[in-house]
Amino acid sequence: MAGQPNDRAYAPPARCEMCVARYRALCSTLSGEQLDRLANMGRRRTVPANQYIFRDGDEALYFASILSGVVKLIKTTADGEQHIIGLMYAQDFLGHTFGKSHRFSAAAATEVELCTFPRAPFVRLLDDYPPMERWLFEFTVRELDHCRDWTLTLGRKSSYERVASLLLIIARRARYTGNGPLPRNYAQFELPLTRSELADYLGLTLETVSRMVGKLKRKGLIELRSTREVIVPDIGLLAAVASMDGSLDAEGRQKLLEPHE
Amino acid sequence: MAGQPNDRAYAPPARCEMCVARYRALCSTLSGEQLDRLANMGRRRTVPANQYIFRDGDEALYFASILSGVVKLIKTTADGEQHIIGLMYAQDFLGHTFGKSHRFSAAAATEVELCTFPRAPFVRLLDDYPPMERWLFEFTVRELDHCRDWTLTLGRKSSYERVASLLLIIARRARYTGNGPLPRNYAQFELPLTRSELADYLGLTLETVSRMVGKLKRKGLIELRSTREVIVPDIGLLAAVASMDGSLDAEGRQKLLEPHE
DNA sequence: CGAGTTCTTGACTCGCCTCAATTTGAGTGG
DNA sequence: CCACTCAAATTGAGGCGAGTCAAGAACTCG
Repeated sequence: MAGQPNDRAYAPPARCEMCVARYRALCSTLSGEQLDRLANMGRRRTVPANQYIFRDGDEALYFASILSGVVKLIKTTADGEQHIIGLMYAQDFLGHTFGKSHRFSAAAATEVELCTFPRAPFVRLLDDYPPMERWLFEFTVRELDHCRDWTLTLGRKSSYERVASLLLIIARRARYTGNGPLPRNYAQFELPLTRSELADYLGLTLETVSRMVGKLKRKGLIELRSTREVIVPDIGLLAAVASMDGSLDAEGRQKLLEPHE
Repeated sequence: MAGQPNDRAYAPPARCEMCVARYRALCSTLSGEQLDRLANMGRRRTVPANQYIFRDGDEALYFASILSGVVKLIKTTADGEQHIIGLMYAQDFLGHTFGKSHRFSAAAATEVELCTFPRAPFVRLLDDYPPMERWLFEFTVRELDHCRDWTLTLGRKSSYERVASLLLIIARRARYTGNGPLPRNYAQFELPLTRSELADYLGLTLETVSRMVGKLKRKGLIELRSTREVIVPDIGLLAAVASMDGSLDAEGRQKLLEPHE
């Protein structure tokens, strides 16, 4: 999308039927002729870790489905600070704007595989085929819900709770996106972000994040195989610490009421 | 929607052509037969200030366009604290969820006039008529953009900047929604929120909000005719204080670079 | 193994919260 | 019109949590 010279080469799309995204992503709404149209305009692309996919203010020339990897969404403030506003995983969609230019930057947190679609024919397909637009609309509504939940985290929670909240989100998403079935209530994953990036996501400093990760570790809520490899032995307990999370499920609420510190 | 006994009586819709919302709200996408369908299912309703319109968790039985007044969107945390996640004004739409129940509460900040639509026929019209769905989709995308901008305010700004940011948003919206043309760069409006509500919006305490409003007043960025009546003599200056605001326009950016404190 | 980045830990500072006392303002009844 | 009441807002004193600054440890990658 940004077209840096070091981008990997374009390749024709793998047959959609064999694609990991076929039954969960945008294309799950399509079949027959419509799917052919999308497949014909789609191009696979691999983006190495830490490379920008597009930048805030860039003209929005492409849309993309994420096939694998993790993407950071980044806002840069006037004084040059970075703030991460979201993470995108496999099956998510990038570039849901009606405007001509992007409202934030997207960068690969890990190596990322994308299926990209040029703007004009994609928008035409959207106009012709309401179910696909409906999928995008619902995706956007979910994003909005998550964003509103997140404002609670940033507005009201302590640094300890914030770090727990973010790890919880990443843990759940890792469980959902991961392949193998895991023990119930258990998660193990590689953090796609550095301490500094976690801080940019949470509105904290990297020192505070480091301290709170340490505290979670001391309290036994997480284990670290390395600084990036996290194990959450009991997701419910972590949810209890993240507390008042809105997205707190019945399970978590239960744990919260049980008599342990 | 909530159906409290003290709700005013339902009335048949005023002829749409005379409605303030006709050319800006959802219904601006409609004409002829489709507009008739919407008009026939719509019911006007007046909600007095400080009354709930619907509550978090309620089954979403109605959608609504706001005709006049200001609506607070409120999340209540597990421990009972309130957090305001947004304000809605005339021409905005309430209840854009695909889920069966509301994800937050809505309450009238001022007296509010609504045009309400029962869920089932409204969703049918949405299915039948893509341009209306498109309007809602675009509205949701704008909401998402604003919400993401807001996470920057909550995550990174000082209390002074936050208060300035919120007053700026309210001032701009008041200019946009207000009737008469105002002097360029000038705004005057009645705050729809108490200090305590401003604090719930900003993730601060009411004392801090009060102090920062006082500071803005001392520095001449705002004037107060009463505690609720605000005058912003120069919106650009206020935008400069709110700074790094993302939504900072060219005008504001200009001011930011000029040599005044 | 060495160089650079990332992460951790400690000491100190400061901004916002907490608690508490007034002050202001709107609404009500004498 | 004024006295009374109650909610809303202001102002002040003091404490704590997260930021800042700085040093050192632990990873990563030639």
